[in-house]
Amino acid sequence: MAKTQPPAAALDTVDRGILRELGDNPELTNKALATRLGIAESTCAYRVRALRDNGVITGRRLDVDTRALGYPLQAVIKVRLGSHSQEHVEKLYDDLVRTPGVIQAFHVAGADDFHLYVAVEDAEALRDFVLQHVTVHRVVRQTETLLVFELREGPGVLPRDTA
Amino acid sequence: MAKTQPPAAALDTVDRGILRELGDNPELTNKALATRLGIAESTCAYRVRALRDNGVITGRRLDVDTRALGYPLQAVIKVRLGSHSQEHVEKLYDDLVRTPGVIQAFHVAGADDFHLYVAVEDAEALRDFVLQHVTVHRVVRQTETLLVFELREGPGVLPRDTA
DNA sequence: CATGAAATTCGTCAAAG
DNA sequence: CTTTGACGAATTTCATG
Repeated sequence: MAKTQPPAAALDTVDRGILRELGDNPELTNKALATRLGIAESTCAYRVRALRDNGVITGRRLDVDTRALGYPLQAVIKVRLGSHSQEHVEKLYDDLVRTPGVIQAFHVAGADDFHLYVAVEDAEALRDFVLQHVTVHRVVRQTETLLVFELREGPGVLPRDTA
Repeated sequence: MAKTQPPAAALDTVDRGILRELGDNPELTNKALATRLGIAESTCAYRVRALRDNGVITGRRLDVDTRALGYPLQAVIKVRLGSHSQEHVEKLYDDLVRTPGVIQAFHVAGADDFHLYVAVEDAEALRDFVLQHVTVHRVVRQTETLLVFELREGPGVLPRDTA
């Protein structure tokens, strides 16, 4: 459970530069990053580590092409619950987020309680997924499945101010 | 524009091992990865590069805590279009995916056309975001905004077979 | 294709301003 | 907090099996 910074941690120009450059190109080496920012390599490494220790940078993720892996079908499964007891919701969330095929699981406020972003082999596998991993939970009242044509990554958020 | 493999690229045990280990821990060094898989470092680096060249590994991403950056509110904005001409849809998608604050943009099949996953400063900023960046497009007919309580990453997909 | 060793590059640490 | 410089570690290249 990651502790969240109460306010926004105070970030200076260097911190913002690191987040901007590393956001654009997460594979930059520490040396290349330092050069771009005009600071010493040791300083750069120190700052990056600090951002990590402060919980600003939480980690890295590998992007894979699910189609190339044999899972060409992507979908969003909207999950609506019957009971909303905290116990039930937590348990279901834990189970879903461990289910192979689930890429992301959004817990949202609204008529639907969860949005599951999944990748599967084909339409049959999608049907089986919903039946075997979602509606099998008795707390699930209803589901609705949307085909995902495409997912694009946006720029996300940058620290305030900087260009 | 990443070319997608027509079928699933043929992946052997080593490839699957790389994807499994790197999926679990994307920050493994090449050396550590090679050791875990019981192969030479040079071989490991070669294989990883090949997976990348074949479009199986598409890149890496930096995970940041949007709250720590001063954007504590996350939402999914469901966007419904009036016109569905390919030209309009493409143009809107391009614009949205470049808008600061947008983390991901799903193009989906259903009553809604897009799901925008965004992070903003507060409720007011969320309202402004919708007005200034979404409904400002004349092709947008309707929006619906859902608060995101939490997003968890799932295990995603693994190549078939391997444990 | 995979390997090990050489050559290069990179990250880390201590000392100091 | 930042930098320099030196050390140790990791990545890449390449010749060989």
